[in-house]
Amino acid sequence: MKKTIEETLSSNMQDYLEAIGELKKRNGIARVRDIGRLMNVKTPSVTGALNALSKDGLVTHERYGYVELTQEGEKIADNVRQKHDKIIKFLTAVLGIDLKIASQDACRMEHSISENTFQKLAKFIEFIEKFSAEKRPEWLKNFDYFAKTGKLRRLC
Amino acid sequence: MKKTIEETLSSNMQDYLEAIGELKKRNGIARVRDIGRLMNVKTPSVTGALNALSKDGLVTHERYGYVELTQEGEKIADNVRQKHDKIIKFLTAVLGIDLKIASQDACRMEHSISENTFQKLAKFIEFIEKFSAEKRPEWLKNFDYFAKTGKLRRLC
DNA sequence: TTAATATATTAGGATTAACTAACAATTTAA
DNA sequence: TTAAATTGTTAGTTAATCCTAATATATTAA
Repeated sequence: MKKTIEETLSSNMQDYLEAIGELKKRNGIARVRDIGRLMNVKTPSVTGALNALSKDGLVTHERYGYVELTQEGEKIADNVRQKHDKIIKFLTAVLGIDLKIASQDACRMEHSISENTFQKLAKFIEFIEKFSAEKRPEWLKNFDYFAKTGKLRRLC
Repeated sequence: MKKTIEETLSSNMQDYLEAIGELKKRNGIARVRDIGRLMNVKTPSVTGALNALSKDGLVTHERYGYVELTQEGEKIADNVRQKHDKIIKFLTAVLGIDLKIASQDACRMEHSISENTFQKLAKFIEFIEKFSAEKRPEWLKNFDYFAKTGKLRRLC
């Protein structure tokens, strides 16, 4: 089967789309400077990336103007963001990892997780949430205890 | 704090070390050709990588000879491999993902997971294994059912 | 033991993505 | 409204990887 644009797009370019989507959501607009700040790169790198993304029809931007995502670009940005958010949720709500570290991991893992695995992970989170009315089910509290002490708590 | 060699090493170079370790384990020796085959790159790319790894003191190899990992190189190879294996275990044994897909994901995720998160994930797997004498605990079977049907099974 | 085959290296080039320095356009403030 | 500050672009470099084509060495088989 033929690869989708999203599949052929480098992690880097996906990150640019994600950053633009984030800025649009936060501020309503996305500017070269802010994209650079968010991604820790200098403005010439941003300009270069935008040229490439324009050529692929994923963003539009006029010289010295704001940046917009095309429909296609927005779809990719949303997909990446969804993965990002779900991974954070898994790492914090299931594994009990600090939000800060979870966020850093998510920035990388959002690109390394396959669609298939992502779907299963999302199901897993949904399952845990639905299984128990409590915020953190008993067995996950048992895990917290185990992670901390290395010992198993009495089973139910 | 100062970064370790492993932290400054690119994913790519880590992959080369991992591949060399894998071949040594499988065949007792690692040759340029086999490294290339395992990594899906041509031999000149392997030669280039080996030169870089030699300079960093992570492998030794004489022209036209076998490749060896130094102590330092082996340590990194082992670390990467451990992550690889644990991630496969999590994806297959917990999420119920096919081994083939799990392996592909692991090749990428082994580089995106942090040490912190890796340790927690390992603990999580250990917890699940120890919690229940059965191979696959009841609640994970409930998850399988949920993943398949979208419905929750009666709780215990 | 030499000829054929397989393997390894070198040389040279493409791509991706970052950087700095210099310049251009826009916005802000005096 | 012009000068200063900010923001954006272009040009040219660097670094990491990969590749192909050509060459060198090693191994295998006649």
